[in-house]
Amino acid sequence: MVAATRTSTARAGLERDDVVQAALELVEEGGAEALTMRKLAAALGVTTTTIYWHVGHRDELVIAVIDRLARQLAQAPVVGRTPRDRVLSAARNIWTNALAHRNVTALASQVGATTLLELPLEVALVAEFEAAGVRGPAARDALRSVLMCIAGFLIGAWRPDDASPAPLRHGALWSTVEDPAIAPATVEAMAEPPDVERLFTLALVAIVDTYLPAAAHPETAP
Amino acid sequence: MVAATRTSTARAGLERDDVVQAALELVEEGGAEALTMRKLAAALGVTTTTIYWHVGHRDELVIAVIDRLARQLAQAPVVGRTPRDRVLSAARNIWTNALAHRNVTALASQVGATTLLELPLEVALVAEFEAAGVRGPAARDALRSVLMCIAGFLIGAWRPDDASPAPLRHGALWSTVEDPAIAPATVEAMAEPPDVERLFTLALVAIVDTYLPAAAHPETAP
DNA sequence: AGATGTCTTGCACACTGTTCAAGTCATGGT
DNA sequence: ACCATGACTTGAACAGTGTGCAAGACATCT
Repeated sequence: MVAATRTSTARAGLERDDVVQAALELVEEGGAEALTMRKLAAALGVTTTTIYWHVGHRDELVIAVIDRLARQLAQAPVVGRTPRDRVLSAARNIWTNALAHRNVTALASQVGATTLLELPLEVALVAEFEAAGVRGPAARDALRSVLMCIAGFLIGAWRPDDASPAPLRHGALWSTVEDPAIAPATVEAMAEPPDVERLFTLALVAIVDTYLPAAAHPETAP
Repeated sequence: MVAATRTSTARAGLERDDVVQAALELVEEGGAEALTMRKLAAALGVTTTTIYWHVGHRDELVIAVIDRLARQLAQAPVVGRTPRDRVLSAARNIWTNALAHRNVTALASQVGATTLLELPLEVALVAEFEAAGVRGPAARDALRSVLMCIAGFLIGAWRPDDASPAPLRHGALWSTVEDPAIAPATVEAMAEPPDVERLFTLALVAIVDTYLPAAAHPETAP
């Protein structure tokens, strides 16, 4: 929030950065659909046309918002002693970051600009992959696999808030299943909310170990 | 497409099923954003109000569309001799199905009703998990992990079409990276488009093997 | 013939992104 | 001092979206 309401048709003293910053706050608080040209204009005490003058179309505004958040994001430190631990740490940084700024991440995902938001973290992850012996096309495939996995678990982690219409939630639909091939205990288990954090960790480890050289990760315990 | 243009204010002979069917065709051809009350009305040679009379709000229309596709979907057969192969086959059925009807799947994903679309396939997958010895909460976690993984790779498989603004595509952004910790060959590899199918297969196997009892899947080759 | 319930229409409202001509202001050159 | 240029801002408008209301047309039953 930069300026308050204004009456006369005078100068608002706005700069492009102020508009983008206000838009960023709007998205962080109210989600992607809260970013409306008119709402943004109202928050700045200004008319929509002013926004067009400063930053242009909504698409440009959106990528400006993403770019701004990307710049002000602290690059989380990678921890761990073994190469495998460091890879997992770097990957988890992307996950944690996306969760912390879920609204902007969702916005970036909608316009296909997630990389713009997370490039430094992706670079850090690839660096750790290379340190672990994964290079070239293999490092690219490993990165992409981890990113897609993160994307999937993200939408899994978002859903609970969205509160999709009660009768078609996952658990509700499964509670109607009566199949002789499926144990009642399993159907019952479907009603419980997922522990996304734990499931993500398991999946991440599984995928990372797929790409790490066999020597880098422990075989099944003796 | 059911009826053509009409002029007088007479009876169109529409039924709820006709409206939903036309909406389904609209989505399958033009994507989620092609499903507009006015466009649907025009396709039926009718006014928007008529749609409201037959099926109600847009949300109800959307879940009706999803439900209709779900009913007319053939339940793909599960193949494979070993329990592990059958689990992978059942999981791949969900993936293939989602790709074949990507527009409706995307629509379902937006409103959080993917399970409504894929419930029979999910049930088949869980049945195979149980046949492989994974039951109760473990089967639930396995299912959810596979579903989230599929969701992530789906948006990875969709992106290429969307044609996000050229300068912020994945490869374009990575081509600007100059980091001493990253080999040039790796940066170069990022420019190539992903082989989503292969990456998905690897990730799926990794996740499935995480949940299957150790005896069910082969250890690393000797 | 008249009434009832099933459909269908036209019009309207609030909201979205976007554009255009016109206005106000500060700062420059003459 | 004047006024011209460019930086900013405004009001009104257009097309498109989902949605609701009052009223009309039709088939069928009484």
